[in-house]
Amino acid sequence: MSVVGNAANVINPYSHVPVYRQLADILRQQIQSGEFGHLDVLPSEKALVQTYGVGRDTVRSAIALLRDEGLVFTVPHRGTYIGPRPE
Amino acid sequence: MSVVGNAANVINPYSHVPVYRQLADILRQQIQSGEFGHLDVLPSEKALVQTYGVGRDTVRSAIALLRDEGLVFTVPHRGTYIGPRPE
DNA sequence: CTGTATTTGTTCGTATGTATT
DNA sequence: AAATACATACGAACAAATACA
Repeated sequence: MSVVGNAANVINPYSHVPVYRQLADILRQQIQSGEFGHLDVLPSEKALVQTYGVGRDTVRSAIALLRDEGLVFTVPHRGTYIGPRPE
Repeated sequence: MSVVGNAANVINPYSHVPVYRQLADILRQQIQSGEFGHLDVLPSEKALVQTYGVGRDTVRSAIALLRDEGLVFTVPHRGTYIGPRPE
């Protein structure tokens, strides 16, 4: 398959699906496909802003969604990690 | 004219011009007027925060602007120097 | 060699303002 | 009115490199 035109990893600002949900979908897919290892760090907010060309609010909304789903947990000033929050 | 009340060196938080751009304007003016010598060190981020009463983000954004303009270059853990980046 | 201080780098937390849908 | 989105702004915490006494 061609790499170009693969919409799976690309934000579509014209979609009816909010950008933050599209971003959450992309990250969720990457996490579940094992693209990141368990306890690996998710790219930082800044990195995601740059990679996907969206605002910080949007990145934070997407991460909050994944956090609510139990897919990641965030440690203040450290980063967001893959996996359920340890007890 | 009096030095006091010269708005050229003062941040106006109520301006439509973002604070980081105002700060960049002030520093750019000082650099171009020869207030600092070539290869002198710009005041540290901490010093600029204190001098102008702004946040560190703002200082870093202003410096990044000057860096993009080629007016200064930053050496990690050393400081930001006046002049184009040496090769 | 060993601390201590300084400085930039990086990260998330929070808030406000504005614009668009 | 409410949700979404982006830019700006300040804060806090810690890391890492450097310099120096």
